[in-house]
Amino acid sequence: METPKPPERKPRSDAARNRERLLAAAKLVFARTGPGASLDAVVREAGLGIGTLYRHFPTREALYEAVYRRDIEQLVTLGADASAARDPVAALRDWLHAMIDVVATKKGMIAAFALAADTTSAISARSTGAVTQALDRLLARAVAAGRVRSDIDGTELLLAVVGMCMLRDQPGWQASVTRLIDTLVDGLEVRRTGAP
Amino acid sequence: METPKPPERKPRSDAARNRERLLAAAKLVFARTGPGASLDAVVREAGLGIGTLYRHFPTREALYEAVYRRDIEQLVTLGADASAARDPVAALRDWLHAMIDVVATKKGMIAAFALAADTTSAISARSTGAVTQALDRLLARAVAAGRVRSDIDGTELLLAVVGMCMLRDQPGWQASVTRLIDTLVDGLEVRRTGAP
Amino acid sequence: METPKPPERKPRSDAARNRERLLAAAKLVFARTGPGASLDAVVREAGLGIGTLYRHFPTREALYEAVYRRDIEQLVTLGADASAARDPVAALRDWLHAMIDVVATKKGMIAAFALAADTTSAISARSTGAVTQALDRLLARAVAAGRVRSDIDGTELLLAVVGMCMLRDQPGWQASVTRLIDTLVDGLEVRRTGAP
Amino acid sequence: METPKPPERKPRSDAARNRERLLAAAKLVFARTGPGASLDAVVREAGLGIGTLYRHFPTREALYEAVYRRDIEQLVTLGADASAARDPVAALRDWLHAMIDVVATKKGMIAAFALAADTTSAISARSTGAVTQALDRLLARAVAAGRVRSDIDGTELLLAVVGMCMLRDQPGWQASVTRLIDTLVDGLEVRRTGAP
DNA sequence: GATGAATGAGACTTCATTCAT
DNA sequence: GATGAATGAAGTCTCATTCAT
Repeated sequence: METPKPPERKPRSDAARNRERLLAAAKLVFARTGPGASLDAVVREAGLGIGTLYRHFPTREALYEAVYRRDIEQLVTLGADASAARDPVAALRDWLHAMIDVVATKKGMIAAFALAADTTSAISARSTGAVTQALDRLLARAVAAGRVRSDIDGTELLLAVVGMCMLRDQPGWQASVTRLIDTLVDGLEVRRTGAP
Repeated sequence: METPKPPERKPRSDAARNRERLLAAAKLVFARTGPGASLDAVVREAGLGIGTLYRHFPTREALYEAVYRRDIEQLVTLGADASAARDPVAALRDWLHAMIDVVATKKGMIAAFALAADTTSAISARSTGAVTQALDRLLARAVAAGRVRSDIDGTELLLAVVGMCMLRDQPGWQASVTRLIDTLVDGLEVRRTGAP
Repeated sequence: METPKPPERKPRSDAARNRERLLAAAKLVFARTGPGASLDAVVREAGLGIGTLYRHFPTREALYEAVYRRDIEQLVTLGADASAARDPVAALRDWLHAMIDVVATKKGMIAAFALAADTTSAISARSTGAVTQALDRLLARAVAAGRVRSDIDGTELLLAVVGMCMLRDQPGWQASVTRLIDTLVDGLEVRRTGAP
Repeated sequence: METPKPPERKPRSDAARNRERLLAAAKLVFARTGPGASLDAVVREAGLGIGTLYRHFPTREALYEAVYRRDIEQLVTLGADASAARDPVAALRDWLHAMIDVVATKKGMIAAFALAADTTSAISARSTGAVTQALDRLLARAVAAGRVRSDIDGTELLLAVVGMCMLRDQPGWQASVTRLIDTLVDGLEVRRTGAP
């Protein structure tokens, strides 16, 4: 990325390169072993020292966040787009489905979402907080359209999805969670009485 | 090798007493530190040897189950009673509220419910399986009365509650979870169209 | 576990029966897991209490000895017979082969022989000492016939066989040990000079 | 958690020094207690943490090998020298005597030789495998000279020595084993008929 | 900045042995 | 005599985290 050829000099302690290597390694290892994988396994994969990992990511959580930030940003963008174009309830539903899909695909990801759902965490405010905001926006639109109730907020909805996805060990979990979330959205919808 | 505590005599071969001591200690320690507390801390609290713990409870899961079995049985009994006496949807709702209350009170308990929710676990079939059955029964009654949909089963409902309760770190979590579960039950309810 | 039918008198605390049960169980377990098997496994197999095992056989060695005493006695008898009937060197060789066969067949047996080979052990003097004596007798006959050297005694020969058989983990060990023992016997034989 | 020994400072990242300390401690402890000594005893002796031991020597076997590697290398060198200079049978005999002497001196050593004798062990191939090769070389020379039979190989000879030395508890064992090995070598020697 | 050695807590487990009932 | 609960030492191994170089 940066000046590739200093006269040879010490290969320049390229911190950025190491950071990337660590992220790539972590993504791989988390996907393989899940969150809670040994940090040693990550640095082994990256071919770097454990100290370097700690310098870049002082906590395991910081690593989670960095690893999945891009995925989360994509998801958020998706939410924004959907929000603009579709029926508000369908948009909300679709976006929640997308979240479940992401968790199903990226094994370590749930940890990042758990961070996002943790309002206590100082770190959550940063990139992951965007997820909550995206949900809030989707909800707000649906509420404004008089389509869903207003007593559940984005943080809570996130809590629901993340919690259910944490127990993803049994076979068929994705179908179950999807059904549950659909039911939850049904519950959110304002009931239209049939009478004139 | 030699009994280091001459003061309190070798009490008696009273296995039952020790078992109780272990359960009490475990309850305390789990409540203090959460599940995942050191088993060593448990025996230290109980004033017994680690071997004794292993004799009575060969796995951590067996200990969870035993520690919370009574609570779970009470909950199940409560479900049966409620089931007999009340409006089926209200009974279901109340029982889910009771579950949340139990988790709110007993910090380590969620681990026992997680076991119950884990259909993979061999141990779950035993006492904890009763929770699923209780839910199934409550659901069945409501379905039979034409009040709720039939596409969600007890296992899934348990998954929802347990999952949400796993993220109980933030303040106000109980209110949030209760609200979410209420919404979920709303979603389960069959919508009655006003006119033929 | 406790006498289920008090009406028909206590079934007589048949110590002898228990002893037999323990021996049978131990034989089985040693054969399955080798010496060093857990004594608990033995009593589990026997359906008795660990205390009972300790009453009958205060040490693991005592158990070895009792379990294999009969086998050893048979072997000793075999030695006596062979000794009477055959060429002394062939008799010695055959008997050593028989020992190896026994070890090959009965996995836990080597421990009993090790006891026999251990001149230090107080217990060895008893039944297992007979093995040494049998070897001494076979050697003595061959020495008397001027067929083998007199500087190796039965204890040492036993040491050789037992030691080699202790490393019986690699495939083909029996053939190797047999070859080695044959070579050893060759070395014992007095060389006959070619002169008339 | 906190450095409990302020007196001796955090010495240096000198891994080599610690490695040496561990080897020295292990040598001492094995000599005192035999192989199978507690690894904890080793680190206690070395004044280091158990983790450090595991970092340097991931398995007990790796430790054996490292502790005795130098001794084994010396022995192997000795074999090479002897092989070049002397009567092949005498060279073989002397080398076997040297092996017995080494075992007699270093109590834990037999474990390292047992590794060498274990053709199954992956680790044996490394430095300890050299022992087998040395024996093979000595044998080959004697065979080539028409002095010994060719049906016993180095692995088997090693098995014989190691096996016999495993039972080194009785007094006078070294003399017995030496005598046995001498007899074995005698058995290996080709018998020369007296007349042309 | 980078490194990785050091550390020790602690998880989990197995057993031999004792001894109260 | 029989029982088996109790005990705790010991052993295995894994990690997160610190810090000297």
